[in-house]
Amino acid sequence: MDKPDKIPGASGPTVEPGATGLHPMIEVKLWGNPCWLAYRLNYLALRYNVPLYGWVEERYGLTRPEFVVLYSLGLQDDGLARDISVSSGFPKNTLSRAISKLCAARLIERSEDPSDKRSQILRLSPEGRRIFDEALPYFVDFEKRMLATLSPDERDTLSRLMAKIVLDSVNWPTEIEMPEKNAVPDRDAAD
Amino acid sequence: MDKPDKIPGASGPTVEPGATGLHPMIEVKLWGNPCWLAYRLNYLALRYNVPLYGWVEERYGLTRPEFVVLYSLGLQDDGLARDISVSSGFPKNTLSRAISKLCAARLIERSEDPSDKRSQILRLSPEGRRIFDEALPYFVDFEKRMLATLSPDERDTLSRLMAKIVLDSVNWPTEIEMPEKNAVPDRDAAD
DNA sequence: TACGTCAAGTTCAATTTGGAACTAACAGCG
DNA sequence: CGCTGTTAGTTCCAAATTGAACTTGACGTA
Repeated sequence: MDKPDKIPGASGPTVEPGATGLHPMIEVKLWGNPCWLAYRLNYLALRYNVPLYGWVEERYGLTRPEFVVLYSLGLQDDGLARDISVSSGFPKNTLSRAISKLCAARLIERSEDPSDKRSQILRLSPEGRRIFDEALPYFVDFEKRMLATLSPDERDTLSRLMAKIVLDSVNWPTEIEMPEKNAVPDRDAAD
Repeated sequence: MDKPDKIPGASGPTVEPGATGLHPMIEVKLWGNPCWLAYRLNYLALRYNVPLYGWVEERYGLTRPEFVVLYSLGLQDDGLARDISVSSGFPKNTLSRAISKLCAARLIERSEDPSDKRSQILRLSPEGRRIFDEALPYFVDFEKRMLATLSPDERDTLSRLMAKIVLDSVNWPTEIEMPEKNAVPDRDAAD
């Protein structure tokens, strides 16, 4: 029952078990996990998404993919479904359904792209814009709360480091290589 | 068509549109988004989860919640379903199913907690441990790849700043306050 | 011991999800 | 032109998900 080894790069504030108010297994995953970055990313993302999208659901009756469409168009009008898909990670059929529902609810509008008849240009309706404008401050406030424990300098550093990682992400693999356990499996079965 | 205003705290490398190799709407969400932290968290988490859990699915036939159980017990044996639920964010019934399937597949074992007969102590089987040991390096490698663009000092800083935020997270609200638009709505209808 | 409350897990039912197949449209090429 | 491959979006359907209700057990109090 050794204490877990020091995690390379995980120079947290050397926390004593139980002293943080966090659940014990959360502490293990935060401080005794070789994948500290991945867990902290997922943990913080979840800690943000659950309250906010729960609120959106209750307040506006919109699911997460539906609100993602609204939010995306709030940031950049005249977007395509595909743009929202690649930037949000939701599959395109999920977004297709979300878009149809938002159209039926008159929160967004679809128009044909004259330069490519397969595409449809999406735009917020005035009511959709109203909801976006009303909801945005709640998202911003929660984010402010998340960053409140950092100094302005630290916030800037965090932003810079995360940006650096994101910019590098185009070079990451999009799938994991299999161990190639059967490099030439069909040779004998070929004839 | 102004350029988006500078985002407070979002001191990225002042990227020119299209110069990063990233999709245009991703750029907007990264650099023209008042919620830069939340988006970068979700983006990076997704960029990690999709390839790795896709690989796990293909390699072992395990779904994400199933592998999360395996991974959790790999880090800390003798865990309870509840521990895994709160530390992973999956609802307990989803985990109940995952645990049953893992037991049927002989990857984990359930035993009664003598001190509380409602609970069941979970433990990896040798085969479950083997899979964990085999899969872990792929997760660690991907995480290394994510951090490769940072210097050791920067990695340390990132770890420290994210840890600081996580430790503060116990103080965040778990749900969003409604605007209380109808503080006394039933007054007229009361009688 | 009885009783109310709360917690761990399971089951059920209704919804949501997303892979795969499909349609329609573009684009490159001989 | 026709042929081939690719892309935007939709539909279908099997499977996953999860809120809600339920079961069993713990714990406090009288």
